[in-house]
Amino acid sequence: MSVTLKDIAKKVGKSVTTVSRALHDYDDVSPETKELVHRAAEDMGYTPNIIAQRLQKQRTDTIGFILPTFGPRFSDPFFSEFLAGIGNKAAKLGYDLLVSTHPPGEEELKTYRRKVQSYLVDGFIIVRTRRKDTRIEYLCQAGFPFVAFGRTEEACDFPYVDEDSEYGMRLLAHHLADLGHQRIAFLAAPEELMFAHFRLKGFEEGLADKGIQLDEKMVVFGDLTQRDGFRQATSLLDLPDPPTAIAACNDLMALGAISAAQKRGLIVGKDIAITGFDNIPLAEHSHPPLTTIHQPIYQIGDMVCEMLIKRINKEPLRSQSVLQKPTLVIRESCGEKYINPN
Amino acid sequence: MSVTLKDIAKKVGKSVTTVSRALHDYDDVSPETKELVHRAAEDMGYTPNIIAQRLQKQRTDTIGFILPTFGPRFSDPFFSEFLAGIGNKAAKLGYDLLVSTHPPGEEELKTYRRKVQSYLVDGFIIVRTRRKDTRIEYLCQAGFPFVAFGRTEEACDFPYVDEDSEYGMRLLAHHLADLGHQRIAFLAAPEELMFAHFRLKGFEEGLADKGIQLDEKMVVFGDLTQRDGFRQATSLLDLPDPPTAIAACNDLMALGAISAAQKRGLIVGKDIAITGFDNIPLAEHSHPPLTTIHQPIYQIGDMVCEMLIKRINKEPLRSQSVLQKPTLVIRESCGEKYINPN
DNA sequence: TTGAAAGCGCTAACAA
DNA sequence: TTGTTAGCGCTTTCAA
Repeated sequence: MSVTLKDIAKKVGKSVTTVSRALHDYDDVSPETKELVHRAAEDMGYTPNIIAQRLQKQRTDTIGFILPTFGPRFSDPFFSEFLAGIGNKAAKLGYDLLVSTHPPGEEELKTYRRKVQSYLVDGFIIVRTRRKDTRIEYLCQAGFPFVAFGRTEEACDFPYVDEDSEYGMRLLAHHLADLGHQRIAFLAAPEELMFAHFRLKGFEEGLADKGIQLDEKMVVFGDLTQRDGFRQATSLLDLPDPPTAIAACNDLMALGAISAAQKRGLIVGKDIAITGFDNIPLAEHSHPPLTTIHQPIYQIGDMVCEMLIKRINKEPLRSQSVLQKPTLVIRESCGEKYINPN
Repeated sequence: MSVTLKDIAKKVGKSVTTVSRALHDYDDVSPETKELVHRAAEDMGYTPNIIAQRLQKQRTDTIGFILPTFGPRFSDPFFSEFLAGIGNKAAKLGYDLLVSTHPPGEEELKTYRRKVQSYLVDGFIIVRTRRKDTRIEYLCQAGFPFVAFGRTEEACDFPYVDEDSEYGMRLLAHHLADLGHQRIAFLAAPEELMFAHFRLKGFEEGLADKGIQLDEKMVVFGDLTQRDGFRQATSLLDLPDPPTAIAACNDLMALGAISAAQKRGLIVGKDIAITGFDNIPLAEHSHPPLTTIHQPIYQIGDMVCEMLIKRINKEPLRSQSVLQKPTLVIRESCGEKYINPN
C-alpha cells in the first residue's frame, strides 16, 4: 500500500542502500543518482517509515509527559499552557510528544516504567514534583533522561526548572502584612507536593519577617481546585474570628475563595483580601482581578523541553537547574490599606 | 543493555520463536516450556520492545491528537478536560496518545500528513472542526481512521460526536427573551469554526422564535479567550444604546464579558444578563455564577476515543455519529425577570 | 560510487 | 510441541 525504499530502488534500478544514502544526502552518491532518487521519491510520494527508522536507530525522538489528572472534572488551565510550551518546542526540535494521563498514586509508576522499558520515549518531563517522589527516584536509578518542573527532597540530583515559590510567597505575605492585615489565613495544598510545601513555608516566613505568626487554625488544606478553594475558604469564614486576608496556594483556589467571600456578602478588596499564585490568564479578568504571583508557565515548558532534549543528546546544559525569581502582580483583590473596623 | 527474546532463548535453550509464543500463551507450547520461559523472562526483567512489535505488526496502537494552540498564553480549560477524557480511555484500551500542538492554519495539515504517512498513529481525533475543514478532507480522502468532535459542511461523511449547539443556543435565547430582554447582543466566534456558526445560527433562530430580531450591530466577534471577551463586550457596552443582555459563544468569553460589565459598575444578573456556553468548572464559581449550557467534555473525549479505537479495529460503531442534546444550567448571571428601567 | 549483507527485535507461516 | 526461515523498513558496515 505504501512506498518503501525498496519500491524506489526497483524503480530507479539501484540498490536500497544507495537509495537510502541518496535520500540522506550522503556525499558518496553521485549527483545524478541523487537527483534521480529524489525525483522518484517525490513522484512516488515516499515518506520514511519512522517506526523502522526507530527500530534501527534505537531511539524514538519522542518525549514522554504524564499528565496528572484528578477525576473527570479535571481542568487546570495551568496544564494546557504548559503543554503548549513543551509541545511547540518539541515540534520545533523535531521531537514528538507522547502524553499519558494518570492520577498520581501507586499505579502511576507503572506507566512510567512501561514507557521506559519498552523504548517508547527517549526522556520524560515530570511535573508536580512531590517531596518524596518515586517517579524521580525510579528515573534517577534507571539512569533515564528526564527534566522536572519542580524540586524534591531526594538526595539524587537531577536537572529541573522551578520557580522560587518560597520567595514568591514571601512577597505576598509582606504585601498583605504591609496592607495592615493581622488575621491572615493560608489556603494550602497537600503537603506532599513540593511546591505546596515551599509555598506554605515561604508564607510563614514572610509573615514572620513582619512579626506575625501564622496561626495554625488559619491554615486549611485544599486540593488546588476552585471548588475546594470555595469549600475551604467557607470553613475559614465560618470561624468565630475569621481572617481579614486569605492567601491561596494557587489561583484556582483563590478564585474559589473569592466566590465564597462574595457569597457571604463580603466585598473582596475591601472587606477581605485574597491572593493567588500562578497568574493564570483567568486571574486578570476575575472579579475583582486577582493579586497573584506570576509564573511564566509557557516559557517554563519551553525551557524544560529544551533542557531535556539537550540531555537526551548528551549536549551540555548551560546549568543543571534553574530557579526563577517570580514577580508580584498587584491587582485589586487586596484593595487598599486595610483598616481594622474594630 | 536490555533483555531481548534472544537472550531468553539462549538462557532456556529454546528458539526465539518458542519463547515468543510461550510469552503470548499460545497453546501449542508445552506447559513446562511456558513455565520455564515465563520464569526466565521474569528473572531477567524482560519487557518487549514495542517499537519492534510495531514494525512487525504494522500498527502503532497510538492515537494522534493535535492541540490547536493560539499563542503563548493559550490555556483553555476545555482542552485539558477533553485530553483527560481521551487519555484515560486510550490508556484503558491499551493505546498511547501522541499529542502535537499546532496553531490552526496552512502548516497544520503537514503535521497531520507526516503522522499519517510515517505510520506514527493508527488514527486521529480532531477537534474544533471548521466549516470547510482541510484536515477532514485530507483524512477522508486518505481513508485514514479518525473521529471528530464537531461537524463540518463537507460532503464526505465521517464519524463524529457533537453537541447540538444550535439547540443549546436556542435554549439560551429563549431564556433571555423570557426574562424580558429585548436588546440582546451576541459575542460570537470566528465564523469558520463550525460550532461558532451553529451557535450564532441557533441564537438568531431562538430569538426569532420569540419575535425578536438579532440586530447586526449587536453581533461582535471574539477569539474565544477571556481577554477578547472583555474587549468585545466593552465595545458593546460603549454603544450608544447598549444591550441589556449578552450571550457569549463560550464560557471564557462570557467571563471576560462579566469583567467588562463589572468594570463599568454594572451588576451582572441585575443591570445586565450574561450567558456562556460549555459549563467549564470555572463557570460554577464565577462571580456571579454563570448561566450556561452544559457540555460533558470529559465524556465526549471518552466517547470519541472509544469510537476511534473501534474504527481502527474495524469493529462496527453503534452509530456513526452522535448528536447530543445539551442542557441549560441556570445560575445567577441572568438574575430574575428583567424590567426595562425606561 | 555502488551493492551485498547483516541486523535492529519481533511475529508468523510452514515444516518437521 | 518445536524450530527454521522469512520478513516488517530501515541503516550501516564492508567489500567491490
